[in-house]
Amino acid sequence: MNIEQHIANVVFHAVDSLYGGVHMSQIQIQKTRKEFDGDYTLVTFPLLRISRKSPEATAQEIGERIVADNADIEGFNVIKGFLNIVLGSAFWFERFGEIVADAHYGQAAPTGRNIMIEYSSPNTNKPLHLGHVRNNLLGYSVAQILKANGHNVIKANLVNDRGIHICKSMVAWLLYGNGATPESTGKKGDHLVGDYYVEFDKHYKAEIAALVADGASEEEAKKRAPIMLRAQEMLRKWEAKDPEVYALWEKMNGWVYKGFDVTYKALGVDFDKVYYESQTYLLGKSLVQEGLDKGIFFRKEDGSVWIDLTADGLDQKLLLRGDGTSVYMTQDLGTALSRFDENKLDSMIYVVGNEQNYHFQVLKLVLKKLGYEWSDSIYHLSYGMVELPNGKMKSREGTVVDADELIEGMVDTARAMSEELGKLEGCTEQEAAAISRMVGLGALKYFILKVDPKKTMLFNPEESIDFNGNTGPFIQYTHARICSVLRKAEEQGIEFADCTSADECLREETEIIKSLCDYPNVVAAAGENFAPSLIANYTYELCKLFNGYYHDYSILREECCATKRMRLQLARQVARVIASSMSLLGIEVPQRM
RNA sequence: GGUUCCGUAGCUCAGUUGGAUAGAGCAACAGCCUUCUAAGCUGUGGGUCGCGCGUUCGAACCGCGCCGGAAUCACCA
Repeated sequence: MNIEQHIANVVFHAVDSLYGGVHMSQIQIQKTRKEFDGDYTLVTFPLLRISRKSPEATAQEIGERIVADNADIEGFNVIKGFLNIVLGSAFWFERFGEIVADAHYGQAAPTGRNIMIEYSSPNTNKPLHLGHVRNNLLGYSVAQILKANGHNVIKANLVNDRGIHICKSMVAWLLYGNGATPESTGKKGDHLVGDYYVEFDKHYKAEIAALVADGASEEEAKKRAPIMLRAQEMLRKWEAKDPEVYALWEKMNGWVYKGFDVTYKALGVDFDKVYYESQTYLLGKSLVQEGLDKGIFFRKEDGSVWIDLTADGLDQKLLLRGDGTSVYMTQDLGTALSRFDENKLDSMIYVVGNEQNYHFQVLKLVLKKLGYEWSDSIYHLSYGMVELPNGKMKSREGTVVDADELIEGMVDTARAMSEELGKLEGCTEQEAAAISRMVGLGALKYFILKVDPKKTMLFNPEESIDFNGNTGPFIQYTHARICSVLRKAEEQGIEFADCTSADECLREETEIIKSLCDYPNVVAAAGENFAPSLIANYTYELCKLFNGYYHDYSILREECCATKRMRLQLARQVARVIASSMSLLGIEVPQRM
């Protein structure tokens, strides 16, 4: 039912009957560029060897043939080696009728494929920052896109709740916290715990400096600093399940989870499964044995287990320490295996920053060598850092952009801007707050999701994120204006539910319909490439198209009743697609703004 | 040094997998609100697609080599 595919078939048959011996791969159909007349374009160059004619003559011949054989095709024109095919407006309005009748337009049929996507995966020693925001938005959006492609999606969060970094916060809290709690301080739990992580670092640095002043080397001082020794001792106690340490660990993690929940909710992301490393970190040891038995891994004199990947252009990689304890890779191998088994997964996607590219390269390779073919269906959705104008975010230098502050800042800016523009007149406080939140978050999410995940992106906190031009609010605004028109139509009692055609139509209208027809293709492409940016760009184009139309032609003041109804239908369908596509980015669209 | 990735307008980014004269937004300038919301619309200026060679009818896109930048190469996670 793909139109481009349909055209390709039509052309294929024409070319085959004219010249014979064609392969489908030689039929190159693309959308006609807007500076030319037509809907789809055939590139004739690949066909010249078969036609044995000039590009122009070939195009002419094929054009004549397809027009003669197909009622859908109204005409054609030839420019250089390009055959521009013109479909009649009747054709497009027929498609429009189909779209309107489809209540779930953009939702693909179920595929039965199970896909797990892991994202967020925070450490529990500090609050979420801008980098996490990019991760969360990407993960959630890709999950939405995969669902729209008909897959069963399991959103997973693997919380890194154990390790030396958590112990650092715990030690500092014991030493300097005076029993402070989120309740006693009025602080969000994750921020409170994060404060003690910073506190630890401060004292650690001071102790190192003192030891160095006493004549110790830097290296030595780092090892001997008392506060670090305490943290390490605490980690040992934790692993021995010391009741006191465990209770403190559970208490402080509990604070953090409460804080994270608030941030997740504000961002509008959620999870189907939450895994905790404290429960999974021992997985994978049996795999190590399996690898040893198969002779894929080897053991060094000290008992540690390794794999040699030098033949694959990588290094030797540690899989198990000499004392038998596991490392990151060990548990990731084990976790992957148990997830594939338990959930009957067809694919597993990890949304993890590009600093772990190497890790995932190794992970896939090791699983492959162990004979797990599903290793190929693991995809590392790698994304670049978010940088500030003066470089990377560094928590120690206090240059991190905190997620909660960022979100509230965006909402406040949206509120101020809305008020300045007088957009909130007549709104209740509740409505005003809801709109500001939608718009502020829409700006933030769109800003992040419209760029290619691979690229490191720049965020300038000084200049707040734009609300004009290629932005989330621009798209939300287009939606709100359409809603406004539809409300007025309803007030006037205009019925247009069954109306999908008119006697006459404008070029702009078929252009909009063409764009609407493209939506499922864009959803499919976004799913194949795990690329929310495709959705963002598509929606922006659709909005620009509609805004131009809206500006030049009135819907409600149109005199011809049939045309008016068709325009209302068209506007409503644009709004539906906007709402649908924005939901794939996790962006809500307001009825007014 | 090895591996992976990035380099497109002053700035932030697109570029539909090799097609036609490389596009948006921001910033600058000039216009458009007694007419469905001006967070909008229209126009002007702005480019050696990092550089070079190659592949072919055709390259921002593919290959090779440079230049510049990022990440990583832990018995951390």
